[in-house]
Parts: sequence; structure tokens; C-alpha cells
Amino acid sequence: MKNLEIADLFYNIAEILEIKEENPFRVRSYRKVGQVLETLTEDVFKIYERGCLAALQEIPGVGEAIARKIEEILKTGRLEYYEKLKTSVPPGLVALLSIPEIGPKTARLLYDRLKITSIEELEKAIKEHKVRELPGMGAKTEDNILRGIDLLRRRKERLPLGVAQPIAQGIIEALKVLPEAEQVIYAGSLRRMKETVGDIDILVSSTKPEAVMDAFTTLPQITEVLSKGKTKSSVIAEKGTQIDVRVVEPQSFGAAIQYFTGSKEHNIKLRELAIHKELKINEYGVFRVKTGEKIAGRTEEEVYSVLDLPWVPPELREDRGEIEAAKANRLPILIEISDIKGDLHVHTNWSDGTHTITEMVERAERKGYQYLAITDHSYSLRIAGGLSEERLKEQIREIGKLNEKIDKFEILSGIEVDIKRDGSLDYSDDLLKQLDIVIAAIHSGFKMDMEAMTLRIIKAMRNKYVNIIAHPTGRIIGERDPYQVDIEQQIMAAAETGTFLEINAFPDRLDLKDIHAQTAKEKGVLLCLGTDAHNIMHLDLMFYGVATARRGWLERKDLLNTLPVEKLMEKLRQKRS
DNA sequence: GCCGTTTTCGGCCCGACTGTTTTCAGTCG
Repeated sequence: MKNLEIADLFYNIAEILEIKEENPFRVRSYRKVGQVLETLTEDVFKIYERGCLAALQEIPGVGEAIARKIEEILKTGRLEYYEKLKTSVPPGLVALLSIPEIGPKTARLLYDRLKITSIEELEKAIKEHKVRELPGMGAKTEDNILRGIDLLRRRKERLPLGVAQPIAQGIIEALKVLPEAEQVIYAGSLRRMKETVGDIDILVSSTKPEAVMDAFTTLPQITEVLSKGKTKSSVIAEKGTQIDVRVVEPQSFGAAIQYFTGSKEHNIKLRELAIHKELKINEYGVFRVKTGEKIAGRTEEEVYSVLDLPWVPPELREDRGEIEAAKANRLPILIEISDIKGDLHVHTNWSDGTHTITEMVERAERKGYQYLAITDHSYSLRIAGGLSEERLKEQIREIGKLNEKIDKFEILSGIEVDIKRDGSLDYSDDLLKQLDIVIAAIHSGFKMDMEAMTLRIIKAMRNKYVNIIAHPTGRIIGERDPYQVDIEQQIMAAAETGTFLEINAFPDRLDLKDIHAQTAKEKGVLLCLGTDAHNIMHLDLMFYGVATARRGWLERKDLLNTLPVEKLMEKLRQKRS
């Protein structure tokens, strides 16, 4: 079983235990292990091979009991404990938990009293008004559960960051004009720049919260109000997106941003730290337990500071070692958008882009870049107007002429060359040699098995003219899974051959993803950012690439295109010599 | 079930909203 499957298994255990009203901390332990396994870059099996149970117990949240369970899963492909546990609860009952409004207590009650074991049976019981007869239930609860079922059925996948961010921005603009609203900001996974966002959290500081709530719940883009209180409301807006708005007093704004930015795991760790210092953290501030005195809350920096920690950038707040790093004063100095000196993956109307080389260059200059790599598609990709050898030579000459005309800016002639099924490239080495930069990528034959795909890419890396592998796993978020490729081997091969790996900044891709970028950095691989722009507006997508790099703990030195042009050219030529 | 600059045992994050209650339990984030 793979990491994600094992994680799912532990999640299931947690849910069943919850229905059985087991010790909630035990439930949390299983859930925690699920979360950790999901974000682990190394295969659990490899960890186990390396050092058996002891190595497994190095994984945070894994103790002796769970290590033994993982061992059993790896050895036998199943877990006896889980198989037994499953039989103790009707299978449909766990599914009820996925309905918003229904938690373990309600699920249990529905089963004990009405023998309900599926969503369909629950619907039927509600229509017969049987649920309202149960203790603690009423007509309104029945309505809410029905609405929950409806919500579940039309619930969308998590939104890609590139979709959620503009929606949030729109709401923020609308709230900012309110005279009652002082500061407005998005928090949650959006502020942490996670690649997908479940719902949008917005935070407002105001001394008149009710006025803000009234205005928010009546905005034109809102289609449904789920709940509305004095300081907190939830609504459904464009594309079925849930938006939660929370209002706090200005003197608590910092504590509230910290609290609502999360992640949950990060915050739990912080609060545990606070307890050791006899402090209590909530969304209103940091308080002394004994006296109730408030000692921080206006800014986020204050909150971290009273815990003797430096401020932690939101992109790092995933409980993946950032608190330990902060304690030791070893937080990375994350790359900023202003560190980016140029875009290294750009298409023009020579292939499937919409704008000319000149138009792209002008836009890049206006963004303050020092260089731009023109990397149109290669011949195999006919559908995208891939360049023939002749056309590419022509483009090289054209770029040469343009470079003579401009000052203080360098246009790099490049290509996004297709890696063919056998790992060979679309053009001869003689032609590749004439380019400043060669990006290699896979655009066809996605369905190869892992071994073949990995070899295919590694073979391309061994070509001394290939500088960069573009979108190394080929995923399209929410649409296409990554191709089967051994990412660890790919990273090792990149280190060995002096090839760079791209973080494709296009928000549907973000490929490499955060945790893989981090692994690459740790293995000494240099990464580079490219927007894959097909028009001038796309050059602005660099924002999302930088966010992904930051989530991967990358610093300026870890990225190719933070270098000034001379150093960049030097790096690009290194592999050839 | 995990974990340790209080601890190898006894803790384990915190509050808003809702609906059903007459003071609170359940759910959610």
C-alpha cells in the first residue's frame, strides 16, 4: 500500500472509533497519522526498509502501536485490527459523517434509534418526520440535514488556488469600501497559499460587527446564507464556494489573523507551547492563565513574539517542522516575488501563444525583469504549432536581432522541447546547441508505467543540452493525475546530471508541488520558476509559482531565476562543458 | 494512541453558532 492509501485507512479507523465514542484523543492520534502520511514525500515502505519499526517511529505522530500497524500493512497488505473494527459498525454509518451537520453523536443516535445506515434511509426518515421525534432534534434540524445532504451532493472539489484567490479578492474589495470595516484580509488555506482551497476565510476588523455582517450577507455575489451571527457568518457564493467572514475588534486583529490562518495543526502546536508558558491563545489575543491579563493580540508578530518565536510566514504553517525551526531561529528567508529577475518559460505567437515576442518582452520589462526566455513548443506538438527546425532557426535569428535593439534586457532564445516516448528529443543536438536555454517536457504518452516513464525522463536529463525539466509530474490540478513517475529518482537524477527542475507557476499545474520542491532543494537540486505564459497577462501568474516555492521552503539561492543574467547564463552553460 | 526545557504518566486547543433547550450538546473550523 502507498502512503495515501495507508493514510486513508487510518482516517477510516478514526471515523469508526469516533462513532463508537472511543477516547477522542485516540481518535485524534489516528487522524494525525493520516495527515502526516499524506504530506510525507518519502515512501513509507522505504522508511521501513531503512530502519524497521524504529525508523517508522521517527515519523511524527507515529508511536509504537501505530508503527506496528504500519508494519503489518506493509507486510501483509491489510490490517487485522481494521478488518475487525469495520465489522463492528455498519458500513453506511461512516458515510453519514460526510454530511455537513452530522457528526458522530448524531450518526450514532440515528442508528441506535432508527436503524439508519445510509444517506438514502436518512432522507426517507426525515420525509416521514421520524427524525424530529428524537431527543435534541426538531423540525429545523431535519431541514438542516436535508440541506446538508443537498450540499454534499453538489459539493465541488476543492477550488484551485488560482480560482479561489480572485473570488476572495472580489469579496475583499466589496468589504473594504464599508465605512465600518477597518482592515480586511483573507486567512485560512488561501493565505497559506495551498494549491487548492476548500473554503474562503475572510477577516474584518471593526467596532461595528453587525453592520459588516449585514453588508456581507447581502452582497450581490452571494447566493445563499448558511448562517449569520453577530461576528461570524457563512455563505455560498460564486461557483458554490463557501465563504466565512469573521469580524473582530481592531485590538484583536493580529490574534484573529493568526488563529484563522491556521493550519489547525500549526495552531495546536502553538497553543501547546503557550500552555507550557502558562499562557492561553485564542482568536482575541494571548492571555496569562492566572490573571487573565492580555499580553498580545494587535499584530501577528506580537502573538509569536510572546511565545519567544519569530513571525512565521503563512506558507510554512503546516506543522512540517516550522515551529521547531522557528524555536531554533532557523526559519528560511523565503523567496519574494521581487527576487525574481525573469521568467524562464514563455510561449509566443510563433507556436500557440497569442502575443509576439516583442509584446511579451515589453510586458516583462515593465514587470522589472532583466530577462525573458522564449520557449515555444517543438515540432512534435503540431497541435500547438510546434516549430520545425527551420522555424526555430529563424526564431533564433529574430531574437538575435531584437537583442541588438534593446538595452539592459536579455531575451534568451529557448525551446520547450518534447521528450518522445523513448526519451529522445525532437531536435538534433546541433540545433539545441544554438539555444541559450532548453526546457524538456512531456506532452504525450502519459500512460506509461512508472519504470518506463522515469527512465524516459532521466534519459532526457542525460542530454547535456537539456537545462530544465518542465512540469516534472504533468499533473493538472483537479483534472489529470501526475503521470506515473518515481519522483525521488527523478530528483536524484536531476542532482546527478546538473539538470534543473521547474516549478510551473500556472495555477492549474503548480508542478513541482510544494513538498517535492522542498525535497529537491534538500537533495541539492536548483529549481526555476516559469509561468508557461501563453499571453502577456499570464506573466503575472508568477505570483502562484512564488507561493509554491515559499511553501517548499525555498530561498533566493535555491532558484535559478533569482540570478542576474550573467550568472544565469553561466549556470545554463555549466552542464555543456 | 502519542508525547516530554514541568512529565515515562497524565495530560492532550478553543470558541462561535445553532437548535433545542430552560443551561447546553453537537458540530464546525
